[in-house]
Amino acid sequence: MEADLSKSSELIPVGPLQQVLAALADPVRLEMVRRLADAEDSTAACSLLYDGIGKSTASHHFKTLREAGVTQRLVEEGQTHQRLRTDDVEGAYPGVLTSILSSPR
Amino acid sequence: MEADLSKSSELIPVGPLQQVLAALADPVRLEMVRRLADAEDSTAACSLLYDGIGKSTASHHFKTLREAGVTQRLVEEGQTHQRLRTDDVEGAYPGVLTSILSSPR
DNA sequence: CTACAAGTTCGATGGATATCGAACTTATTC
DNA sequence: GAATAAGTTCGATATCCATCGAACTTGTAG
Repeated sequence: MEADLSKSSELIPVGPLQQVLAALADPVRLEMVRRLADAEDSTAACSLLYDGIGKSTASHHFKTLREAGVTQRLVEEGQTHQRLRTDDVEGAYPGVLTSILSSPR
Repeated sequence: MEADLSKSSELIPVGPLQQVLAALADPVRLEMVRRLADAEDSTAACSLLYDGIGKSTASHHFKTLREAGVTQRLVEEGQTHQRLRTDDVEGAYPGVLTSILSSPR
């Protein structure tokens, strides 16, 4: 049975553990993930997820997180949002993301 | 009460989560940590912990792991060994190391 | 004491990547 | 439709770091 791709929601699989760890090892990206985890529905507009860097740099980090399968891009009401794929990452590597997020800052 | 430093065992504290994640995000180092976890007493001679790289490179990775507080160097019977500081890392960031180690390779 | 083995340290090098600014895309608003 | 706002893409740059080889240290064996 084929997946219905007509919605173009294209959710990529969570990457190798190595890639997930590398994605989370950067301070800017870990902060983004932490803010997402604190947000309603683990979803937030891009601009709320970073400070002190240019938006092109932020966009680069979003891409890195997405390619690792840690986040997903979605458009709601014309605005681009990022969503933390908590369940998918948990499914692939149980405890990894949640233990990191519950660690002291 | 002062700690007794006369034994020169100098155990540094586990580093910031960022540093621990960065240490584990490298494929060579993660493999080293996995082999340590599988070893008796979580301890092994350096040469058993890597393949396919020069020993100077390996030494560099050992240093990175040690400075993150993930491993400890000890000398047993004249041979240098690395020991995984499982309990210390668990104490600092509960679940992080163990969930990574129990993740599929 | 000499030779060898195991690790470390030191420079040097190449590749990866974090960062920026500018140009482009796409919506929304006036 | 022009103007603004939010993100992305693209080049360019600079820094970080994984890797190597060579020299050094230390301990063991002969």
